[in-house]
Order: sequence, then C-alpha cells, then structure tokens
Amino acid sequence: MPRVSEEHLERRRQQILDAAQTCFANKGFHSTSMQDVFTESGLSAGAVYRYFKSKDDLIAALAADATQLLRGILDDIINRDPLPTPGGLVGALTTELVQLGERTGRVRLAPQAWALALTDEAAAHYVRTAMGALRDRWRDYADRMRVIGWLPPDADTDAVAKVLLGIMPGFILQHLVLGDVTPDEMSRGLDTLLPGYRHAPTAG
Amino acid sequence: MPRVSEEHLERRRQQILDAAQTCFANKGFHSTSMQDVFTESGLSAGAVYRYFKSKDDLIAALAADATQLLRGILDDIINRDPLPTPGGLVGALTTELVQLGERTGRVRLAPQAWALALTDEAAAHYVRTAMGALRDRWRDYADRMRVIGWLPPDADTDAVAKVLLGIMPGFILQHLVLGDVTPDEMSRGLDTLLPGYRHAPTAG
Amino acid sequence: MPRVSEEHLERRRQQILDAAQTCFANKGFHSTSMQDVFTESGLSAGAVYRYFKSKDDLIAALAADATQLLRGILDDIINRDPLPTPGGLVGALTTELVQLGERTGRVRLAPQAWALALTDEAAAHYVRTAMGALRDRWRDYADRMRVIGWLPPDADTDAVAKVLLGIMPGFILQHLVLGDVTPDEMSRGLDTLLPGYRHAPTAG
Amino acid sequence: MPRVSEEHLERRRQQILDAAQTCFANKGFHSTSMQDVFTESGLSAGAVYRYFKSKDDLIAALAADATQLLRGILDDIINRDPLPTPGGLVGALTTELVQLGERTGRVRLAPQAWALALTDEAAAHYVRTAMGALRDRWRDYADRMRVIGWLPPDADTDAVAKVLLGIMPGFILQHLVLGDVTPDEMSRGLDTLLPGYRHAPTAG
DNA sequence: TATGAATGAGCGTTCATTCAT
DNA sequence: AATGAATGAACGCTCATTCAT
Repeated sequence: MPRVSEEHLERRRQQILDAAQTCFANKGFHSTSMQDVFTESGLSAGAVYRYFKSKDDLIAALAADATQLLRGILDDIINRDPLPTPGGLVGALTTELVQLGERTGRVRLAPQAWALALTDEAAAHYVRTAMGALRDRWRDYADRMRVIGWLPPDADTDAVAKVLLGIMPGFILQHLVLGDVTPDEMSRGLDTLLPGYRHAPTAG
Repeated sequence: MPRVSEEHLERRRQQILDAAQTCFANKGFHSTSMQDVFTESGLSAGAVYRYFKSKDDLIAALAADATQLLRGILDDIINRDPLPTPGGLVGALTTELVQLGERTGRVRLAPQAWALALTDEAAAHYVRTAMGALRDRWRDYADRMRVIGWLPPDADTDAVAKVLLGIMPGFILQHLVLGDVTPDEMSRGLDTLLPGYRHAPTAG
Repeated sequence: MPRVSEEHLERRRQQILDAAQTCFANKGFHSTSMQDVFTESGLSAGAVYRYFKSKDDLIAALAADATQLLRGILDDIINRDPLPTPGGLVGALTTELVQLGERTGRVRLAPQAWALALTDEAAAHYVRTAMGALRDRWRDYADRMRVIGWLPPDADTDAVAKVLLGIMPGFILQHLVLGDVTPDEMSRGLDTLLPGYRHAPTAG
Repeated sequence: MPRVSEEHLERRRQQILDAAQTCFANKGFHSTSMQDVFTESGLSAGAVYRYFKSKDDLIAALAADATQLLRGILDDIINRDPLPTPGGLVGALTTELVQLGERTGRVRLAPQAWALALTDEAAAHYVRTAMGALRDRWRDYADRMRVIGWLPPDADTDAVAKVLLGIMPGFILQHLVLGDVTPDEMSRGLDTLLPGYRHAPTAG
C-alpha cells in the first residue's frame, strides 16, 4: 500500500477532472460514459472511483471549479477604472470567454449545466450560486453607473443587472451554436443601443 | 380498433407529444426513459412507436413544434404599430414566454435543446434554424429602429439584433433557475439603460 | 359479413403462402417478421391471421407443400424406363431443382427447414417425413439397380439409398452457397466415379 | 478480480463459447437469447459482453473454430497412405464427425450455419470459406485417385470433388434428423456403388 | 370479412459501480 | 494505490398476436 504525497493525489484529481471536462464538453454529460473518462484520463475504473465517488460527484466538482473561475473573471473586469461602458464591459467579458473556450472548451459546459440545473437539484444549487454571484457583480456595476450619472438616481439597478447578466447566455449560445458572433460585435451592438454614454465617463 | 378517424390519430399523436414534453421538462431528455413516456401517456410501447419511430424522432417533433410556436409569437409581437421600444418588446415577449411556460412547461425544454445542440447534429440543426429565424426578426426590428431615427443611419443592425436576441436566453435562464425575474423588470431594466427612446414614437 | 366463395378463400390462402415463401426465402424464417408477410401479401394482419393461426402455422403449411412437391418430382424421375444411371438420375433431379429454384426461390427454404428440424419438433416431423419418403424412392431405385445386375445380389440397397439421397443436400448447398455447381457436373462426376455402368443398361 | 492470468481469460472465453454452442445447438441461433447464454455460462451480461462484443461476434467465433476444426480433420484423413477408397474415406470422416457430435454437439451447428449463410453475408463468408477449403481437399484426393489409375486420365476431378463433398451434408442431415445412418453404412453403400476399387490399392 | 391500432413480453446491449486481487 | 473483471438493472426498441370497429 504505497503511501503517496499530497501533490500526487492532487495531480491525479486534476488529471481526472481534465479528462472529464474534455469528455463532457465533447459529448455532453449523459453521453459520456465513465469508460470514456477512464480512457481519456489513462486511469482505471478503480482509480477514478478512488477520487470521485460517482459520476455526479465528478460533475459537481467540475461545476464548483467553473463557478469559481467565472467569478474571478467578472471580478477582474468589473472593477476596472474608469468605469467601462456596458458595451466595453460585455466586450471584455465575452473576449475572455471566447479565449477560455478556445483554450479549454470549458465554455461548452455552460449550456449543459443550465440544462442540468432544471432537472437536478444538486446542479441547480451550483448554477444558482454562480448565477446569483454574477448578478451581484452586475448590480454593483449598475450601482456605479447610477453614481456617475449614467443612470437616473431612482434607477432600478436590480432590473438593470438582470438585463445585463442576461446578455451573456445569449452571447454564449450564439457563439457556440451559430458561431457567427464576435465580442466586438456584441460590444458595438450594445453601445449602438445605448448611445448616451458612448463617450466614456470621467471616473470609476 | 382500426379504421379510425384522422382526428383520433392526431389526438393520439398529441397525447404522446404532451406526455413526452412533460417528462422531458421534468427529467431532461436523457434521463427520461421511453418507459417514462409510456407511463405518462398511458399507452404501451408499441403504441408510442407506431406514432414516433424513435426517441430522437419524438424530440425532433417537439422541437419542430416549438420552433413554429416561437416564430409565431415573435412575428405577432414584433410587427406591432407603433414600433415598441426594446423594453416594451422584451416585456411583451417575456410575458408571452412566462404564460406559455405556466400553461405547458414547454419553456423548460429550451435550455435542454441548447445543450443538446452542442452534442447532437440533428438537434443543432433545429436550434440553429430557430435561433437564426428569431434573429432575423430582431434584425427587422433593429432596421425599423434605424428608419425612425432611434438608431443612427450607419448603425450595425446585425450587431444590435445579436444583442437583443441575446437577452432572451438570459431571461429564460434567470426565470427558470433563479425564479426571481419578471417580464416587467426586464422591460424596465432595458428602458432604464436605453433612455433615449423611453417616450415612444408616433409611427412604425 | 360477406359470405365468400371457396375459391376466394383458397386464393387468399395461396396469396399469403406465396408471400411468406418469398419472404422466408429472402430473409429466413426468423428474420422475416409477420409485418413483412403482411406487406408482401398486400393484406392486413387480421386477414393473414384469419387464414393461419400463427407464424409457425404458416411455416408448417409451407413445409407440407414443399414435401408434396418434392415427392412428386422424385416419383416422376425415378420411375423412368430404361433405368437411368445414378449420374443420369442425379443430373435430372438437380436440373429439376435448379429450375424450381429459379422459378420460385423455393429451394432456398430447404436449408432453413433442415436447421429448423434440429430445434423444433413440428418442423422435424415434416422434414423426417419428406426425407424418409425420398429415401424410400432411392431404395426402390437401388433395388432396381440390383435387379438388373448393376449391384451384386447381396448389395445392401438401404446403404446405397442413404449414399444416393445424401448427394442431394450436398448439391443444394454447393449450388446455393458456392454457386458454382451445375447439374451436368454432378452427373459427370458421379458417372466418373461409377464407370461400371456408364454405358446404360438394357431394361428398367 | 482483475490482474488476471492469460489462462483465466482464455478459460472464460471458452466457457462462454461452450455455453453458446450448447444453446445454439439446442435452440438454434435465432431462438437462443443472450439471456440463455448468460444462464448457461453462469456469467452476467456484462461479463459475456466483455469477451464478445455482440451475439454475431459469438457466432463468428464459433464458426471460425468450427472451420479450423473441420479442416484439421479432413487433412488428417485425406493424406493417409495408402490411399483410402472413397468408401473408406467417407467412413473415416463420418466416424470422426459422429464422435465429435457425441462429445460436443458441435455438428448440430452445421445445418444452422448453412441456413444462416443464405441470409447473412458474414455467415456466408465463413461457410463459403470452409466449404471451399473442404472441396479443395476432396479435389486433391480425386487427383490422387486419377494418378493411381482409379479414375481415367481425363477424369474431371473437380466434378468428382463436388460429388464427394456433397455426400457429407447428406450424411450429417440423415444422421441428425433421421438418426438411422451409421458411418459404416455410408462406407459400405459407397463401396457397393463403386466396386471397381473395392479392394484397396498398394500405394497413395 | 377485413382492418390496423394496440398490446406487452422479450430482445440485444450498455454502463455506473464494486471489489478481489 | 491501483487494477480491471464482473455485476445486473435498465435502456431503446421489435414483433407476434389480439380484438374493437
């Protein structure tokens, strides 16, 4: 019974998660068999089951990772100074997403997670958490818009956050399914609609 | 019980589609077994397979229905005179969607169709067609916005259409997953962002 | 409830048997579905089941037909005067079989009947009856061979009959599976082996 | 119980093949369900499918085995010195077949393979190969007959081979279906028909 | 008579998971 | 720690047969 270092364990774990993510992104959660994961990871059934107690557990771990990742991206971008226009912000975010997708294919997991959230309570928990956290950040942004006068003093920044958050899934879908949408276009389209602050503000 | 009326056949077909839709909405495409559909529909395996030659065929029929339904809704709303504001339009559309969802649960199929489209070419075809058709209508709307001066003469109405279409999946997700978004809020949020034409025009 | 003539009934029956035979010859008993028979016959399920109470019944009827047919052919040929040589007899029989096969495809049923006879008692009964009857005729022939001096007085004509009967399945198989055997070749091959009476006898 | 010896694997494989053969011999290919094979073998579905990827694969493996076995038997017997008479050869071969059938039941598969060959291209391939190889050996034998003067110098040894090969299926069928034919009888019957070389030659 | 919609047992196969080694 | 053979429930689907019309 070889005793093994903490790093070894973590490396194995990550190796499995990477394999699972690749499979899930390519074939979807349900159409990926555990055998697919064994093969992709180069490990045996027993090895994978030592690290994750079920297929659902694998999905949950991946979801947790993704949630954290997403939050990090939004935090980075939303707190920039001076305050970006909505178009600028959406452009930066979608650029980030596209790059992430090209590097890892991880973006393809998002629609699958959304679908899963409607039928699986555990998945719903993760998606709700991530979605809620993202929306909080959008509300922070909307609040700042109001502060600098881009929105009227009595603006319902909750409602604004819901609209702005709502643009992202629409971009992801059009990007993944139709494949003909660029971050630049989203940015331009939004600023076209919102001409009032096309010329940037004075402060963050 | 042969020599049966055309209506009988159509009624059976619908009975099966309704059952399938209920199952799919509750458990997802993959987690719904054909046995679930048999039970929900009250019919036997053989009966269901007389009307639909495979599970995929059932999904496709539902998708075709949904595509048609969606297009009808958008056509109705988008051609209204005088031209609605984006907020008004999104409000009307989301209202329609929410009602549809309450009546039939069909809206819950949308995220599943999106996910399926990433791994199944047949599903991708349906989703692409539907998404493309919807975006065409949004572009028509954006063109009309430009004509009446809501957008500058050189506005990229394609880009605008992509943004506006993009709002709908975001609403659907927030509605289904977080459950705290109303059509009214979307409408208000959008018109808050787009104050320029908050006061409606005189003609379409 | 239309009362219908005896001929009509018989015609229907034959129509179904013909369809079944075509299907069975093309796809085999087991791989032919009753639906195949309905389609080939142009009749409905109910109609077919009015005439034959099961798929097995259909097979049995066909087997009975075939048994009778085969016996007729052998009777015709074996009683010819003057007595044919074994090669001549086998040549005539195989010629008849090849023609029958070309006209009706019925010969293709034989190997299937043999196989069925090993696993199904009802089929075994038919095949045993047919095979026994054929062998009786071959023994009659062998007896006549002995009478005219082609075989020694103490010849075991039972054993001879078994050998001669045995040649036919071998021809059928080589004909159907390898497709490179002609009646003429069989005739020639046999007379080459049996040179003693290559020049024909004096009387039957 | 992994990390298992090569022999263990081979033993399992044979265990499954044996079970399948028993089932097929008793009930026929089509009427044997995989469940029958699981039960007969004492293994689970998954275990059987680990070794054979489909029911057809099982049949093919059995066919390959049988082909090899048959060829071996014929090679052994046909090359004997001094050259056996046709009756002696058929007697030896049928004796071998009867013993094989008593030990393993494998002979009962032959008629089923013939039937299958008429409707299934994969089966046809196996049967054609086996049948062709056997006929080649018979032609070799016929050639040797000619060399030692049992057949005239201009004898069509192809035709002779076709006749001699043809006797074997006939024996198998009479043996399996009628059950009243012995190797000895076949031998005697054939030598009765072919008196010219009833007394054996001196060399091969 | 004839139809064909409906039944439901049973098919071949897959796959998440376990556990002896 | 790691293996991979083995399990067995469940899957999508077929098809011989029945019977209301």
